[in-house]
Formats: sequence, C-alpha cells, structure tokens
Amino acid sequence: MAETATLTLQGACSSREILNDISGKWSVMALTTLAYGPCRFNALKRALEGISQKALTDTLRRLERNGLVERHVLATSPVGVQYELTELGVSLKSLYCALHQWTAENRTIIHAARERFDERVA
Amino acid sequence: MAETATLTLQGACSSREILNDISGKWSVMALTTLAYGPCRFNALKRALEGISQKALTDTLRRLERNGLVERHVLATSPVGVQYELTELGVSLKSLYCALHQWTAENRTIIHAARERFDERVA
DNA sequence: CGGCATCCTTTTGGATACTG
DNA sequence: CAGTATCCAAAAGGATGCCG
Repeated sequence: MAETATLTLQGACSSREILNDISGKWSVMALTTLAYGPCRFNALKRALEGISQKALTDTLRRLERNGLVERHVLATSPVGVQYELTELGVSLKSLYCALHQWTAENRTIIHAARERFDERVA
Repeated sequence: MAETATLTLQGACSSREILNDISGKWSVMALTTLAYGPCRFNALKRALEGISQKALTDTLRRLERNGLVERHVLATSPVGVQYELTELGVSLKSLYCALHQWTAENRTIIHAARERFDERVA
C-alpha cells in the first residue's frame, strides 16, 4: 500500500502544511488540555507549565487559524478569554489524547532507549 | 518502573520532552512512511519530498535515539542504509497513520478555516 | 487578565562542499 | 549512497515593559 502519493497532496493545503501547524509539542499539549473542556488563557498556561506567554499565544493563534479552537472573550472584569475546541478540534481529540497517553505509558522505555543511544554514541 | 524518589527521573523524560522529539511535522511524516515497511535513506527523502538532507538526518537520529526506528547498514556496494520501525515504533504506527489520514480527510475544512481567519484578521 | 511590541538569544533549517 | 562539516539565514522562544 504505497499510499504516500495520495496522502502527500499537493496544493494549497497539503498534509505537510497542516502537520506543520497542528503537530508539535505545544499544539498536542494544548489540544489535549482543552479536551477536558473550555479553558482560560492563564489556566492553560499553568497546565502547560513551562510554556512562555508568547509561545502559548502563538500556539493558540495557529490552532484558531486552522479551525481547531475558538476564542471567546468573556464580559467579565477584568476581561477573560476562554478557549474551546471546535467540532474539528473535537474530531482530533481522541487522537491527541491517545498520543499523550502513549508518551506516558512508554516514557520508561524511551528513557532507557535514550540512555543506550547516548552511551553508544559517546 | 522503579519510581525512586528522584526528581530527575520525572524531569528526565516527561511527556513534554518526548513530544518534543516525536511530534512535529517531519517525525510524523517519516514514521508514517516507515509504517509501510523498511525504507532506505534516499527513498525516504523522496517520500518526504521537500525535506533537506540535514533535516532528514536529524529527524532519523532523533527517532533512533528515542527507540522508534532502527538503522541497518546494508553490505551492498555502494553502502546502503535501511531504516525500520522498532516494536516501539510500531506501537505508534496506527496513531500516526490515523493522524496523517485525519489531515487528508479534513484538508478542505482546514483550508476554509484558514481563509476565514486570514480575512478576519486582515 | 490577556494580551502585544520589542529586543535578544537559541534553535532550526537550507545550501554547499567533501568523504568512505 | 548516505552521510559529515561548515556557513549562513530564518524561525522559534524567552524576558521585559506597556496597555485596555
């Protein structure tokens, strides 16, 4: 099944371009966090412990641009902003949660692999 | 999984660090391609059309370091190098193929979302 | 609170040349 | 063929200050 040709679609919105925006560390983690429900900016920032404000802003903009999350300005004082998965975002939810879970389940194996590799190279 | 009271174990291989190495455009695409079977360097390079040699080398090293692919030097002339998924890599296979497929299935929707966003911002 | 603008450092990636 | 080495450009990312 050499389906690579059909998956690597040419044109305005190839798989590569999409993956460029939605894969990556912060996108996966943000989406996974939002899978539990709508979340405000600083709550998200705390959940993604270690992310800078700029990186989070950029990540959320990218996800918003691709139609995966929606940004809602709350009429509170001071202003609040809530992010929420769209229908499209929800359709990716189980995939990303599974990925996140995979990292948790295999972190010991991966850690060992890294140590072997580093020793082999050193 | 001996969870000794060391802080460095958690820190040494968190989900964030794993995702940092295995998520991302090229990792997803390389892994997806290798899901169809072992593949040699230049064949992989052609499949990931547009990737530079350096980026591919770096990507494969990262995947190898994390125990997802294995590198086999073939005794041919001139030398050949074949990359193959490990058992761990296979365990991620369905996840990444599903992700790749998701991008293909939703590319029209995403493209439309991008256009709406860009127009809203402009 | 949730940004944006600016500056600056780090990382990443492309291009090219060279090698076993 | 499958790299490595080097240089350079571009992008990502942190720190800080300001704002509605």
